[in-house]
Amino acid sequence: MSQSVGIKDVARAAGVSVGTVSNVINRPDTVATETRARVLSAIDRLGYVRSESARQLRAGRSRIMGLLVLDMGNPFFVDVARGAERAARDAGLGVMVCNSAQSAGEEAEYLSLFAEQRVRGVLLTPADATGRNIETFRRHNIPFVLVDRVAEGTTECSVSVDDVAGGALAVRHLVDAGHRTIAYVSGPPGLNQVRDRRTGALNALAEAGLGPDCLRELPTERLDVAAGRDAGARLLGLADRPTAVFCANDLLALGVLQAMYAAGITVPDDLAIVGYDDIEFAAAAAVPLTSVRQPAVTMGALAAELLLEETEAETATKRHEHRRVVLQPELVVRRSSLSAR
Amino acid sequence: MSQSVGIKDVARAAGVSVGTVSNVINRPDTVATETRARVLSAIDRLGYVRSESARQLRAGRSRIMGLLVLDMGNPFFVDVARGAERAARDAGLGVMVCNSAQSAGEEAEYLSLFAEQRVRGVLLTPADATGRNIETFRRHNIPFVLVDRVAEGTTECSVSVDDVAGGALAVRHLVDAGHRTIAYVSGPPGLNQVRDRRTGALNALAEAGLGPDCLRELPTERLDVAAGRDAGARLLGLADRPTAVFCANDLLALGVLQAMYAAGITVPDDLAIVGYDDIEFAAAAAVPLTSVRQPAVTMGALAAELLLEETEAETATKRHEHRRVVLQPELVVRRSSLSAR
DNA sequence: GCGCCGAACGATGACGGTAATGTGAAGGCC
DNA sequence: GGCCTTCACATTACCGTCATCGTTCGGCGC
Repeated sequence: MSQSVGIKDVARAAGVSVGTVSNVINRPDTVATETRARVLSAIDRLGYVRSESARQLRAGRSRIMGLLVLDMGNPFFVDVARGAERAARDAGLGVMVCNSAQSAGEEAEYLSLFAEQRVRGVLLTPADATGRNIETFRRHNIPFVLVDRVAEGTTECSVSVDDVAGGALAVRHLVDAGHRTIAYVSGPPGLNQVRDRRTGALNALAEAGLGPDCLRELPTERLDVAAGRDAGARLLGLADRPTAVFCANDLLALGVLQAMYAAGITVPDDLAIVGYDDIEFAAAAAVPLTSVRQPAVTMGALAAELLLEETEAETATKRHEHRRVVLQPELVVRRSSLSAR
Repeated sequence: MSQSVGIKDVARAAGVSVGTVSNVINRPDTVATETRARVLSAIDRLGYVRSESARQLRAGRSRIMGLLVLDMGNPFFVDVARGAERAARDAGLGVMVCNSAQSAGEEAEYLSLFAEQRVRGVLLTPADATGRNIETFRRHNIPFVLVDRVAEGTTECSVSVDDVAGGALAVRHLVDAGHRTIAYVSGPPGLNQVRDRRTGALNALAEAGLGPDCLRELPTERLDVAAGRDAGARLLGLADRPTAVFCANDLLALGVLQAMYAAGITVPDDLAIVGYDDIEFAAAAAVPLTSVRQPAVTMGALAAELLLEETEAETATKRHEHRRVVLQPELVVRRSSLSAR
């Protein structure tokens, strides 16, 4: 049927050449009004849809931008995607969102998918701590922007939030409330965000004259609710139990909260909790969650804009300088950290 | 640079023809061992990556499946996407996830994007109540499977959950608990899910000898937390205030819960709440939420499998019969509906 | 020694669209 | 009238891949 109407079918139906049809689509003002109308009517009649792959093949690159995030189940990344998509669409590009599920293997798989697709560029939050994936990426000359992570070299842009400051915000708040022993439910030790937030936490402790032994780290395999429940259970087993816990993200915090509820521990009186990301559900939690808010939508949009700037600089004459944008987090205090003591 | 190494660059480097390189990639056993090794080494040395667009152009169709959902901010759809992606990947396909944001206009935009990409097929939860988008879709002969919605004709497959049964489960539970006036925070009136869940609710009332006037409908513009907060505020203004509320999804329910908390209304004692979808955050809510669980991952996977079956039937000789799969929901009772009365 | 066969690889023509180049007619200018 | 320009459209050479069809050549049987 209309399975494969090509530009030449349209040309035949309208009694013109393929070039003219192409012109009607891409440069309408170069075609006489009457001819244009005839072509447009043929397009409509035959239900012609141009083939993106053919355009891409000729253009040498696609009109798609890749976005590779750690976990689409995390509303934080959904917000990042939203921001990126908006910025990309403003430039007439699409976004292909993929989920590395925090696995270096899946990450590599998606990156080679992006390479095959000849995407314009990629926004990514690396899951591979070794940096090997990024290396092969650089080798293929595919522009990319790091999201939620600071670029080490000067070969790429990055947009991130100051995680050291964020960790300090959270722990300073807890120290101010009188807590002296604080657990840190940290997530996979390989992640930079996890490390930086700990650094910030230690800084805040040091400010108050407290040593690093006041921070009890509870690493987890993943950054999700189930891992949080698990960490909560481990927390309960600790000798000299901390009176407060700082979680590397809100999903972990919600998991910890569930574990506390199940064990009959009262939040915030028996245990204060601070999360990270301030996802929408943090405010709706069993005990509304104090959290460190990150400008996720802005981060996604900014990253996409940087990428666009870089790819356009390649064609145009204007140059592009790699930048490291660092945004500031903000503490949102709710009930989970306001004990009566 | 390695900007555009094509198959012919590899061929030149390896001292063979392009056809041989193609054979090394696609039918390795037809190439002599030594030649193959030489070609593979050249591929590796040059960093060759085959171009998906060129393959697509030649094959006439892509290796991508489209998925168009109502709201990626809703964990329910994230689960659907997860299921679909797993099934697609098992078949060697990728999934392009797009978010219609419950707008017919955006839906149309994405559908034409899918058409240009020549996707294998599309899984979609229609946002356009008029069905016009689907019509143009059918016209272009693009196979599609409806997700979370029952096919009306016999021209397509669908995978859905019995929303009438789900609505009945929720309201029957509330009626059994003694509630006689129940609000229904329903979402956009155009959505089938919304209508079916109301039908189920009315059925459950009728079973108990209660008339339709016992159900007070509060429509909202969207199916998200903000709309739920808004509906909650309106609920508080109702004369003869209901003692229970059934929400068309969990996001609305969480919004209602926030509004109640802000107004000092106790849940479930002053107002019982039942949500829908049983998203992960329902269990972690301020008051853990009673909800109607839907097998979202299964639904996504099943839909993808049906689509694959259909597209493979087009090429192979085996036929494909359109099916309407209807899954059963399940009530998960938590504290939000267990008043002391 | 001749003919034949199969293995291994080379040459080639689509696929659909784009843009540079080519063509012919109309019209302006000296 | 000859020349040049402009407009409106046609022609055509790619882009990278892959399957088909040739071609070459060594080996085998008779």
